Amino acid sequence: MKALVVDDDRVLADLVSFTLRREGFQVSQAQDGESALRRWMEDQPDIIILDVNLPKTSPPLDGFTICRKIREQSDVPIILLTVREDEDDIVYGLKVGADDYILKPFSPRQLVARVQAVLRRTARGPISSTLQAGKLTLDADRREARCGEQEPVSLTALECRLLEYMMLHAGHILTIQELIDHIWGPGGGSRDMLRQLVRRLRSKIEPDPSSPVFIETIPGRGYGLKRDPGGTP
Amino acid sequence: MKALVVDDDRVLADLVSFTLRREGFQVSQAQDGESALRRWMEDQPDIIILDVNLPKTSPPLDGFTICRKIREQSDVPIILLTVREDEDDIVYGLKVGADDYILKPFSPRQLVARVQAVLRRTARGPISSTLQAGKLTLDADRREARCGEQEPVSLTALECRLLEYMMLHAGHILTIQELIDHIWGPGGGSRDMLRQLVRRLRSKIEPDPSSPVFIETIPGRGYGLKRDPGGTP
DNA sequence: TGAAGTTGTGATAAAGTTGTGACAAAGGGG
DNA sequence: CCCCTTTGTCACAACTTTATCACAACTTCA
Repeated sequence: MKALVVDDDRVLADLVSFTLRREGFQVSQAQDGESALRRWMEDQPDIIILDVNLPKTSPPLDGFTICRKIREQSDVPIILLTVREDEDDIVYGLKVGADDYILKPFSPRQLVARVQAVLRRTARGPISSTLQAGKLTLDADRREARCGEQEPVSLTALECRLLEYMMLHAGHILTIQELIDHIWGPGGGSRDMLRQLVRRLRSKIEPDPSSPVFIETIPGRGYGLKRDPGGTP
Repeated sequence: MKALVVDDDRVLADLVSFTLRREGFQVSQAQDGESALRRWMEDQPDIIILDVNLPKTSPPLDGFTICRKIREQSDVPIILLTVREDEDDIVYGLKVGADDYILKPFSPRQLVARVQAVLRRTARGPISSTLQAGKLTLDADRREARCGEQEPVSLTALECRLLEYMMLHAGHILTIQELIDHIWGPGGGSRDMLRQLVRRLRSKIEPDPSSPVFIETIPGRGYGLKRDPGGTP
């Protein structure tokens, strides 16, 4: 597997390269837009890690432009590196053909997780890895949930597992025992733990956690995600 | 009912098979992708339990691929088995048509619960199951009863069990003992408790609880739901 | 007519659930 | 090694559900 890392920050580029090499990738680097395009054509990488903030060279070639140019000729997976503040960067980046993004700063662990997720996804074709239920969107890979057009909130492993399972069964009630079994496996889990988990999930995704819109309680029975809460956008 | 269990782990496959057989299923097994597809075509199972991690055979046939191939030609319910560690993949499995999934390890109870839930769900479509009797509608899952076009009222566990039982036997008289046994189980319950229960249920669903329209009393014998109260809407 | 039994009703006690907050343990990353 | 996130544990108040009791009205039957 060959990877191309494009970043003008030498330290970051080296860190990314090192991480990917440790995962068995053959890595090449580029510091600016022009050499990035050259490396891409010469090396034919299987995946590209691309920082969107590149130095202004004489012909202005920022990350988005490179991404677009590459995408015009190839379907090679591209992961964008962006800074946390610019939420717009992300939507724009995805629009011009990027497959995924990583917010700086990030951990090596995150990097390999994203890279492998993207490779998995692209290998399987154009199937999105997100679940939908009304206004709720869950990206299980990233463990992020979004409510309508709001900011995505990141979920913990258990929260994600719970929400994913409820979304799969949206409109149906899952009993307390079923949820405990599914989330903690046989022998683990308890009513208390489930109660807390639901509570934490609600506090993250519900507009007003004290009067839930998405997760409904059926006393004595269990919980369920409302079918199509807020209507399909 | 016929079930097909696909898993290369013989021990697990046998455990699953045993559990399902005890539930009255006729079970066939397959250890790899190719034989899975063959068994599927030959046996025409009503449900498939499919491990996603199958051994790499010469034509790579993992669980997802099998699932997709089957789904291209059939709507037979499919439940995926996957290990807790790589549950990231599971969304993909659901996207290619699986109906549900179970994380390994799991308990037999969980397996049975999921299998039956999936069969129930696919049998009746995406809407939760409701009972009808004249103008009365009962959503046992949600424990909600509706009378005509009125607002649904939520029922307690016992109220729901009582109404469900009466609706299943609409038009028939159920003796007091029969009702007590069914609601509280053998040994539990009493005449008084049943009287109170009927009273509370009436106060919730009857337009005028002092002159009941739905639940009739047959003095000395028991209670019954009128066959078609208010006419079929 | 009167006694026995049953039903509907109301009040109230007992038991169980849920949501909540605070805090301890565990585990990973810098 | 310390800090932070995640997860598990506990106790509590508010509330709902269920059980229990008492009593009047009514029916049945001798």
